[in-house]
Amino acid sequence: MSSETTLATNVAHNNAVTALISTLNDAQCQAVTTPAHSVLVLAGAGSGKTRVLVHRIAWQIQVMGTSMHSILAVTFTNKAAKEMRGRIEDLLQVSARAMWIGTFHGLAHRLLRSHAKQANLPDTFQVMDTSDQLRLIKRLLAGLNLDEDKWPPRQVQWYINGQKDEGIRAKHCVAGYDLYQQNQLKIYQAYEALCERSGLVDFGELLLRAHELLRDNPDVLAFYQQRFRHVLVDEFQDTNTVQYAWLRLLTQGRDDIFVVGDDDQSIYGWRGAKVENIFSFQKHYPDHQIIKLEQNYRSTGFILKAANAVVANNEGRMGKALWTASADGDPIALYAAFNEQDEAYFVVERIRSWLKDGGKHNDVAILYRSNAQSRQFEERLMTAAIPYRVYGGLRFFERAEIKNALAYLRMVTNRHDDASFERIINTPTRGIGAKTVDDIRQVARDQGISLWAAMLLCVEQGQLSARASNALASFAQLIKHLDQLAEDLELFEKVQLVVEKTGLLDFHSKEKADKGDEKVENLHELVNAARLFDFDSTLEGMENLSELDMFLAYASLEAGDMQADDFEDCVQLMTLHSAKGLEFKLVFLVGLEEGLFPSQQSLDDAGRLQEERRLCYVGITRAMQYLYVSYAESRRLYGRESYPRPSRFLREIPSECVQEVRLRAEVSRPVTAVKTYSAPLQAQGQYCLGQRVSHIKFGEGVILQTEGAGEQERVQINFKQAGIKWLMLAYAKLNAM
DNA sequence: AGTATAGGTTTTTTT
DNA sequence: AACCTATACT
Repeated sequence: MSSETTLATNVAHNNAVTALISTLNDAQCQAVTTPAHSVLVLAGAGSGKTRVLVHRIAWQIQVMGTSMHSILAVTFTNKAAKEMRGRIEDLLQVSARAMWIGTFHGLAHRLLRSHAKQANLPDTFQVMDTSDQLRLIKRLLAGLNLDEDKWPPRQVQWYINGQKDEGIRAKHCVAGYDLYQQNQLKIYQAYEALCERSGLVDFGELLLRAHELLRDNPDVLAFYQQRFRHVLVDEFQDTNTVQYAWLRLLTQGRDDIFVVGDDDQSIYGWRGAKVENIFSFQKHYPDHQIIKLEQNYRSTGFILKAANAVVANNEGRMGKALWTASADGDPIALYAAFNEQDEAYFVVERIRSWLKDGGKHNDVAILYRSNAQSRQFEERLMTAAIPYRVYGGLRFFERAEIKNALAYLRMVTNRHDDASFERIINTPTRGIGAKTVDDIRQVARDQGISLWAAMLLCVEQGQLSARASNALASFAQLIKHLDQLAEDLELFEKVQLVVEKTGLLDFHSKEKADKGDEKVENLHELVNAARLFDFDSTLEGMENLSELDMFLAYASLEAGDMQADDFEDCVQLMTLHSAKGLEFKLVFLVGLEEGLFPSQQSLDDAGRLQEERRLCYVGITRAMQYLYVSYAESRRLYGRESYPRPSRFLREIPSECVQEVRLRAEVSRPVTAVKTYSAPLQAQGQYCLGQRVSHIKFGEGVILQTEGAGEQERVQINFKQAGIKWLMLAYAKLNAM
């Protein structure tokens, strides 16, 4: 080789290096370029975590000469996976198709499809989502003659998922002498058997099976260990026991693993995530290098200071000192709303003026603790004609009408899918009642066969009434017929076929006036989604899968976000959990009330309370420039009026970072300010709901309701110290504040 | 068998 | 307020 070519290659090489690292700070650069094999990056919020991951991958490919083929990148959400793939493609200007990027669940699914036999699964196995699982459990309990009141299905589900997250199968459980435990275990066993027989796999099972697949099949394990020379993990603090065990198997020997995480952003403890994995990592990969990213590029000084101060109240942190070079910016604005409607009104007013000043919709987010809170904001935004998009909540593929259609499709590919059978056996109603279905269930249980097989048996033996028999026979006919007709059709035609031939369209169109149309529209949308379904992204290892099966898997694993409106410029509404990893110029953090955020269930548990606090930290750090926090003095929750106290997290924000906002007069003053003036509040009409008042005995409070008139007029006040009181206005001697 | 009504229950967060 | 279940009615 001539010295000139060497030189040319070197120059090209150097250019690539420069391009990759020139935009990084020292710590980021170190993380991207380190020669260490095992790397733990502790990345604070907004410190360029994704950037480091993406650049690390680019570094491996462009500089170290690694093939895309040998990289595995794992994320938690489909959104994150999609974004990472996109950013790598942007950076490298090549398709990243060959690279395995996906969620733990998605990748596990892929492995199981490729090695169904070794994983002891039927080729036609179907993934069920949380609600499918719950239905299955309810049915199971009925079958076992267990009282739902004594064995709440949700609790059973919680138990089963909890065990699976820990990698514990029914056969590994030790029940001891506790009768309750023994029974839970029995249910778990029966559940496993039922899933096995029906070819159904729940979310936890995907991970557990994928782990067992590698553990029990040395050849499979060796193949993937060979193949994935570099494993990268995003949001490492959210991995559960099984996920981590899976990663360890995969990286055994080579120990080439690059994980990025932040213990302060661990918010999935409730579904089995183990922050401790960060510590385990340090033990299991002895030659690891730790790199901290502590410079925040996202938020203003005040916002960051507030976030740091809040999370500092937690114990057992690894400790990070997030700092920013940005200016303090505007203080965080605190709004004390009269009730939840006032809160929504305030937020939307602010959004209005943001838009008036030329702000973009996309830069605005309303973040809340629970999905139920979205309604108020939706209504207000709707009347203000501001486009918005709600993440989460009931997702497209979770809607009843969609699930019905999917259940038919599932029956077409897998006759023994009991969950789907139950769902559609009498939907639309075809004269098969509870009694008949019960009989079939009985036979299925006795013979240990699927409901479908049991049904055929019943019809054959003619042990049912003629009417029921006929109805069942025509149902069986329908499914078989669909299967035949569908054979040579395109996917979307199959879906269309099902929607039309099953009578679902008619059935749903007859539902209560307003809902019916929407459901029909959704069914059409399903056909459309099938038409747009992207087969080109067919992943290797999944080639054997029919289009239909791929579509069904997609529906379970990616229940949600039709990416159609991604391009539309609109205000974003989402829970704090789904906001993780995102950033917005203007953020409203709403509903900061004890019992709501922190949630009721976490109040008496220090561990969960800390998780809530981390959630708050996540929320605050979503904001780039402006952050509004708000709470309501009174809130209608679960159909009941409640008068919550402001969240403790508000008190944890340093007062110098906050300014309280009054909507009416636009007067703002520090939170800690003492009252400046007070005038007696005499006649009626002089005050309004939400008005701040002070009482000689009870102190400060807010007016919640009024009643009566004149002499008889009474007001309900929520006092900061004394709680809620009704007072006669004529005698109360209230002062406005 | 299918539908309507009443009454009781419920809610964290997601793959 | 919304959802599910149990019961009664057609």
